Amino acid sequence: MLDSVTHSTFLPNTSFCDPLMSWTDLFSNEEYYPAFEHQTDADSSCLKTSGIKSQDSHSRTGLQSSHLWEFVRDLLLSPEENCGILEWEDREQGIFRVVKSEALAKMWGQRKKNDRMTYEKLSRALRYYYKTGILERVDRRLVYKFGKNAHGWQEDKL
DNA sequence: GCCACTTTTCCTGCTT
DNA sequence: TAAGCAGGAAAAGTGG
Repeated sequence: MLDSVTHSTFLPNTSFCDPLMSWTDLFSNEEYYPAFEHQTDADSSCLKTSGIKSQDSHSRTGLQSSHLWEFVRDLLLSPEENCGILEWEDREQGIFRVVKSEALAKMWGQRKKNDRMTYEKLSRALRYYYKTGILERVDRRLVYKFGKNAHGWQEDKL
C-alpha cells in the first residue's frame, strides 16, 4: 500500500489539475448527488463543504483510490468541516467516535459515488482494518482507535 | 488475464 | 425493538 499521506495528503495548496468534473461542480450538482435532498440544511452544506475540501487535500488518486481510513482520518483532522460527524475521544491515543453514523456513511458514499452506502457497510469495512492494524478495537459503540499501522493522525507527525 | 488488495454486499447472531 | 457490532462469505473494483 502506498503512503498516500506522504505523497498526496495535507497539501492544501495542491492544485487539482484533472479533466474530471471538479468537486465543486460535483457537489453543486443536485442530479449527481440526489441523496443530499434528504439531509438537513446544516448537514447538506457540511457534506458539500467537506467534499470540496476533502478533495483539495488529496491528489487525483485520492478521488478514486483513497482509503476509507484515510477519509476518516482527514475528516477528523478537519473538525471545522466534519460538522460533528466525527470527534476525538482521546486525541493522543487516536481514539475517536462516530457521532453521526448515517452522515458519515453518506459522505463516504458520495466520495465513492455509491448512494447505497450505509453505516452498516461502512463499519464492516472499518472492522477489516482490525486485521491489518490500521484500526484497533475499542469495546464501546461507535468508538474506534487508530492502530500502529495508521499514520498521519498524530498532531506532531503531520 | 492473473493476482493481491480493498471495499461492498449480504447474512446470521449477539449485545446494548 | 432498533441500532450497532462481530465476523464469514462472496463478489466487485482497482492497480501492478
